[in-house]
Amino acid sequence: MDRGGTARRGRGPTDPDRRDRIARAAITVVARQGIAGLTHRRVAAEAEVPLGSTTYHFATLDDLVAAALEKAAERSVAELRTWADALPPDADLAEELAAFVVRSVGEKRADTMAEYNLYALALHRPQLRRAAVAWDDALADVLRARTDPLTGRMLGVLLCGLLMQAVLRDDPVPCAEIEAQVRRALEG
Amino acid sequence: MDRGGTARRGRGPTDPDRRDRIARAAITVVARQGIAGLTHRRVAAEAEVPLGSTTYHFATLDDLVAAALEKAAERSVAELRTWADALPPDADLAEELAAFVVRSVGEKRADTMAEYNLYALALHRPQLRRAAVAWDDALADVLRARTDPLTGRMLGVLLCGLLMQAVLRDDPVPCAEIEAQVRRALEG
DNA sequence: CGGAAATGCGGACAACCGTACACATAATGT
DNA sequence: ACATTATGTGTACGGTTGTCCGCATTTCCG
Repeated sequence: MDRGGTARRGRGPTDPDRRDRIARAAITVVARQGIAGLTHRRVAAEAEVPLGSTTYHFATLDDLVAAALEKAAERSVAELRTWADALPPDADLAEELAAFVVRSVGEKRADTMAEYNLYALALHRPQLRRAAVAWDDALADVLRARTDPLTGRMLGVLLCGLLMQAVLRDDPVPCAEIEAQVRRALEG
Repeated sequence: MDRGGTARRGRGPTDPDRRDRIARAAITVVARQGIAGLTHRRVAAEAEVPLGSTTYHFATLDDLVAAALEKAAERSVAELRTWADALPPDADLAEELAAFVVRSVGEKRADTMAEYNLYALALHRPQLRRAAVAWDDALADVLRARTDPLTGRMLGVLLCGLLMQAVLRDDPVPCAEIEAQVRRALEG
């Protein structure tokens, strides 16, 4: 009767996080195939659920990308918050933030790419704008907590540009360069 | 026999800028419908050429988006260069650059949105990466001419983030905020 | 002038996609 | 215990798309 390796009861009306799993699968699909590859069928395959299941939880494809965007934003903000919380009070912010960027473009490159793919989708979908703007604001807010409002917003903007430009370069941007830019943004 | 208002001979193997016209039409389509709306058929309609014509000049759709991205980058760089050339030598760079941003998200909003849509496409298409990186470098180069290498690159990054975040907000970002951020990037 | 090459044109086809629907099954409330 | 509801599943359909192909027309060049 059981199906996966784990003891998840799996089928029937009990699979409480199925909706979430589908949304996460959508992010994975975007990370691997890009926006063009985001289809009900591929997400269903990635999440290991039948096609009908994705159309049940997300009536339209727009609903699905909206959920994916929100979840990606949530993840991204959580990551930055974790970084901020783990920061010793006397840390060199420029250095640490540069390290954060390097990590986002290095090990976490796939995630970052997926995030910006979804983010860019909001350009032409009014229903997604709200989530995208909230994303920006949340990042700025985390950064503001360590500095001041203007600096927080500026760091958010700079982070956006840095990640975007760095993630689509094949050869890595030197860490010192990033640190220098961040430092200048910090020296108000 | 003639067709448009101008004296272009129009049909037959003579329509020298048809390829360009199709590429420009592609940008227009993206500006209006977003990436999802970029299809051979819609571009053909926008360019007022038959479907077969787009598939002749751009065998695959990837070729078409590549051409569109390159043309968009070319346009964007040309615009910044024009701005730079028209700048009086004693101008306040922060103020002028802020005005440039405001214009890009104001009157030119549609163009800017199309540009970032195409730019983001490069995230998952290796063939487009080169063009996107060249775009970034060209912008940084124009800005460097007025400052120094590091500042030029930083302004390029900041511009990218500013435009991106501002263009998907419904209510405009205050010009003073933009100017303040640019000014801080300039004060090395 | 005449053939070769380039360009333009319309139609066709196979593949894929979003969505809807009908039915099955487990949970829930009374 | 049973009816109602929420969730899961398979399948089908209409529409759109990318791409290809055959043929027409114009230019080019010797």
